[in-house]
Amino acid sequence: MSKTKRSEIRRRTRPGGQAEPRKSERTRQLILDASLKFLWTHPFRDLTVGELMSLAGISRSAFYHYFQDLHELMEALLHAFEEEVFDVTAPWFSGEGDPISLLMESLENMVQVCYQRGPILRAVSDAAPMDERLEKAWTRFVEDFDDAVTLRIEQQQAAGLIKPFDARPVAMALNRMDAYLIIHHFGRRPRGNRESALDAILRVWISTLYGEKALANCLSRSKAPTTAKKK
Amino acid sequence: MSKTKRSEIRRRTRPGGQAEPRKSERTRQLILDASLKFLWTHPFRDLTVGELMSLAGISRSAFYHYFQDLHELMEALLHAFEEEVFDVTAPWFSGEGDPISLLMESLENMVQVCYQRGPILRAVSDAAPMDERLEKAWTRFVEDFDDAVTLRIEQQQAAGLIKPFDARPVAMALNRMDAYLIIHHFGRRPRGNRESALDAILRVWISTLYGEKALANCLSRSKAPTTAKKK
DNA sequence: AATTCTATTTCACATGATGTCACATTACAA
DNA sequence: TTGTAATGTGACATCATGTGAAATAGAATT
Repeated sequence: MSKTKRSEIRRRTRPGGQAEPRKSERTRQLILDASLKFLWTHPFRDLTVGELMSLAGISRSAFYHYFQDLHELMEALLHAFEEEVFDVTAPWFSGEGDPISLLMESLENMVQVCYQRGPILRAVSDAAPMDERLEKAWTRFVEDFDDAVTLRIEQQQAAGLIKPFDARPVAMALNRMDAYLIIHHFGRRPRGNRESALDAILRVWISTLYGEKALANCLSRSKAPTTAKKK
Repeated sequence: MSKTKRSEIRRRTRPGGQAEPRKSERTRQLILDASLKFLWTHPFRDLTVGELMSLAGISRSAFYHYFQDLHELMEALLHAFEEEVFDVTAPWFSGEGDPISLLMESLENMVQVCYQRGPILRAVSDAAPMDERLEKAWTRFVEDFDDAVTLRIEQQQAAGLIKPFDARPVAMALNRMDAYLIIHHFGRRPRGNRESALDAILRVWISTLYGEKALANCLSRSKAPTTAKKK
C-alpha cells in the first residue's frame, strides 16, 4: 500500500472525479428504497415528501437536495424499469430464428419482469398525468416501444412473415394493451395470475400478427381452455 | 290560465316533487359546462376549483355546494359518458345477425363517440389515480365492459362462432387496448386519425376472435394497406 | 490532531390550493 | 309583499409544498 492513502483508493475507483460510495449517493439510494417500500403497499397518491423522508429517516427538506419533486423521483424509477424491460424483450426485436418463438420468449420475459416490478409501473403511470415532465417521460417510454414494434412488423412484412397492413397503429394498439393490462393485473396486491395474463397477451399478439394457424401450433403445449367462470 | 300560477306549471312539469328548471340545477350545469370547456384545452392537472368557478362566473366556495371536490365532478362527467358508450355499443352485445358485422358496427360507433368526447375520457382517466372513489368508478366502468365482452365471447364460443379459450383475460386485454389507444389518439388536440385507429382496433379484435379469414372478408372494402411511414 | 473547506442536513418561513364556517343574499311559495 | 329555504360569499384554518439561511458533519490538508 505504501504511499497510497485509503481515501485515494476509495475515491479513485472510478476515474474522472466521480467518487464511488459518496455519502450523498447512499442517501439518494436510501430515499429511492424508501419510496419503493412505500409504493409496494400504498398508491402513489398517498405518497408525500414528509412520509417518504420519515420512512427514510431523514428530514423532509433534505429530499429537495436529491430530487426536484416526487415526480422526478418517479422518473428515476421509470428509467431503471425501462432499461430492464428493453433488455429482456430484445429477442423478438433483434434476435434471429423463428419469429413466433422469439415473440413468445420476449413477451414471457416482459410479463415476468412486470410481475416483479408491477407496483413501480403502476405508480409511474398513476403519477404521470399529474406532471408534464413525467408524463412526457412515460409517453416516450411507450412510444419507444411503438417505434421498435412498428419497425419489426415492417421488417417481417417485407420478409413475407406478416401480412401487409399499416404497422404503426397496430403496434400502438398492442403496446397499449400490454401496458395497461399488466398494470391492471400486476400493479397492486394481490397480483393477478401471471399465466392467464400472458396467455391472453400471446393470443392477441400472435393471432393479430401471424394468424390463427400459428397460434394453434404454439398453444399446443398449453393447458386445455378454461371454461370455468371466474368473476 | 285561471287559477294555475305560472310557478305551479313550471315546477310540476315533472311530478314527484322534482322541480324542472330549478336554479341550483342550472348552476350545477353551468359548472359542468365550464369544466368541459376548460378540459377541452387544458389537462386535468391544471384544473383548480378557483379557475373553474371564475370561468363559470360564480364564487369559488359555491363550488362545494354542488360537488364534494373536483373528483366528484369528474365522476359526473364519467357517468354521462358511460351511458352514451354503452348505448352505441349495444349491437354486438345484444344484436342479432352476423357477429362480425355487429362487432364492426359497435366498434365504429364507439370510436365515433370517443372521438367526440375524447378529452373527457382522458381527463377522467388522468384524474382517477388521484382519488380512491373516482378510481373505483373508472375501474367499474372498464370492468363492466369486461363482463359484457366476456359474456358475449362465451356465448359465441358455445355457438361455435369463436374458438374456445379462456374468455375473460382476452376480453380484458381487448378492452384495455381500446380504452388507452383511444385516450392516446383522441384525448388531446390535435386528435389522431379516426380511421387508422379504428382499423387497428378492428384488426386486432377480429383476428383475435374470429380469425384472419374473417378479417380478410371485412377489410375487402377497406383501402389498400398504407406502406407510408408516419412517425 | 487541528484546520479549513465543502457537502449535507435542518429549521423556519412563504406560498398556494383546499375545504369549512357563519353570514349575506336571492329565489320563490304563500 | 313577506317569510323561509335555497343559494352565494368572504374570511378562516389547514396542509403539503418548495426555498433560503444557518447549522452540522465529513473529508482533505497541514
